Amino acid sequence: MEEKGISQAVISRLPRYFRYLGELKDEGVERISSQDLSELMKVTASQIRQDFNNFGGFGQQGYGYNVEYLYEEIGKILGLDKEHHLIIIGSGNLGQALANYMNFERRGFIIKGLFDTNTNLYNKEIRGIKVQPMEDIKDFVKENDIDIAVLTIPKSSAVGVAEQLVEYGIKAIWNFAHVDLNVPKGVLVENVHLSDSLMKLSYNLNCYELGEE
Amino acid sequence: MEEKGISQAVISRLPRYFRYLGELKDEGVERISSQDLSELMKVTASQIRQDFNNFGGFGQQGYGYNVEYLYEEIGKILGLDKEHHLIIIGSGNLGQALANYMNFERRGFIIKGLFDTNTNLYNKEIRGIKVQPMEDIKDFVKENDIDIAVLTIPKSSAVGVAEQLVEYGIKAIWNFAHVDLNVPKGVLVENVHLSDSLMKLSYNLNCYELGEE
DNA sequence: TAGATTGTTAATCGATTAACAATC
DNA sequence: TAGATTGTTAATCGATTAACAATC
Repeated sequence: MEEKGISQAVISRLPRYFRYLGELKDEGVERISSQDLSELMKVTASQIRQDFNNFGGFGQQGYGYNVEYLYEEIGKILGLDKEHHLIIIGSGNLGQALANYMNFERRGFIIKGLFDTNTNLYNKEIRGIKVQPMEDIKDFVKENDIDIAVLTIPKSSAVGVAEQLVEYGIKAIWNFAHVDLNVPKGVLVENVHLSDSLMKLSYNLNCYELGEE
Repeated sequence: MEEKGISQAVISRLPRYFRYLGELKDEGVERISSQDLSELMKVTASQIRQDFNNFGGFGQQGYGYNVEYLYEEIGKILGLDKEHHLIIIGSGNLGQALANYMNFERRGFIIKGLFDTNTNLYNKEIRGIKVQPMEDIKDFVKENDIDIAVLTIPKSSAVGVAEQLVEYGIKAIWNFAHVDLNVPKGVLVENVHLSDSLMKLSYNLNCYELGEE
């Protein structure tokens, strides 16, 4: 499983492959050719083969790909065979929504702690986890082997909190705050900028209405 | 403002430009060169000029770009000068989180209705809007000039509901369900696949730990 | 006018697609 | 063996970057 300089374009497509293969597996499909998968997913067979070959040969000439094997391998590439420990910082609506989303846990993303500045939320339980004050993050991270911090706080405090998290040794931030975090090399940030996504939709809606493609 | 065949790569960058320009405007900055903006945003000045020139000449040689003017123009390109009427389908945690997010409204995205299958939620009010049963969507869309439907329901029902929405005349779907919707040409879908995003983070975390870039 | 900086063309780079030899 | 389909190289396409003439 050589993984050298894989482009983010390829990485971005892996979860979608994983999803389709999971569905095929559940349907009891044993094998699939790049051609058939390409028709299902509406991408080129060439791209599928190129993508998979970044990670070594998963297929077999004349046969295609074994669905279950490929599903497992992509899961491993995505790190879904490992447990990840998350804390959610900002336990408002969005933080709670994420905490309640069971499917993350199914994939090994375990939510260990919830934090907020709002004293009214303290000790509120979400799926058995009590909301704690922000001051407790430092010790909690140390004691609970936390991989990933989820930032669901307003943009005004996000940059500062992110800096602190880096100090505490957090290596990955899933950032829902609408601001670019400035973290040192070696710390990962994955942004989910919801309003950017909505604006894109608005743009396309707009230019479509003007009769353009 | 000619907008012919602008690539999605460019569109995806517009909201970020808009955000930075808004901040500059709030700080009272009057003008900025592509060079200065490039240092701020960590992209090339070339890309900035190319991007803006897709929509016509917003700058002035020897001067740069007027921040407020550019901000306004990009806003218009993104359709933020128009009002958009949204309904949220699925009033669970995520739907409520989105309904409560004030900033969308500030940009002209007005949430008009909330829907759910769960009878326990009926008449629950979120920011003054009562949750209604799914059966009421059809008439509501007709009577309230709805542009965009936000899908925050489980994947199992998302495909079916999307089909109905298309029948009711919805032209844009902001899809949070973890499934690809199959809609006819002319209907827009913007996907927010949260678990895909989390998996990407997991991949990068994983390959970083293995000592790779 | 001289300096600055855009708008735009040309060069480069990377990603996607096509083609086909290798091989199951 | 013949047919199917991958793995992989080569060709194409598109996006990014560099360069510079136009012009404020």
